[in-house]
Amino acid sequence: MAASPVFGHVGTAQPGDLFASRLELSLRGQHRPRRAGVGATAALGAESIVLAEQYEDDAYHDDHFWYAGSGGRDPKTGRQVTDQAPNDYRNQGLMRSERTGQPVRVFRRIAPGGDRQFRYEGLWQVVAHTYGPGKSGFQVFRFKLKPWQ
DNA sequence: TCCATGCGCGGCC
DNA sequence: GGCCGCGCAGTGG
Repeated sequence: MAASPVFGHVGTAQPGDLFASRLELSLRGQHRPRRAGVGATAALGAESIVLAEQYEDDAYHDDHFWYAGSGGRDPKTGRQVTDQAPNDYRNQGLMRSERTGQPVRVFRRIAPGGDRQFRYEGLWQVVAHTYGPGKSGFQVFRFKLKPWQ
């Protein structure tokens, strides 16, 4: 059975905290998947995501950002090579979070290869999403996040 | 360059 | 509910 998501801050973590690696994020329960960018269940929603500039359809702004959905990438090139799947539990989880308004922990890769690679960006919420052609022309999700409350 | 590993899900009993 | 196996991934050794 999938573990229940934990929404909100974990432990004493606060925005600006730095973490060494995905493994550390996982062991500390901040972002449990070791590789996937979205920690979620379809039924309950997304508890955490990682921004790592791996998806071409991301778009970052000052007070909000668009986070590309999961899947459809060529693992070698990083380009979208197929449509993203609406029934993927990670995409479903993000859509669920949009409905519930639960906070999503956001981590950002700030220093690839460094010893403090990931920064906690605090709690955000999914406020909208689109599903349509991305830069590649394939169908991709884009989730809009803004600071939580 | 290669591939392990952990997660959620679905099928089955 | 519990067990098992599958598929996949915003890593990383």
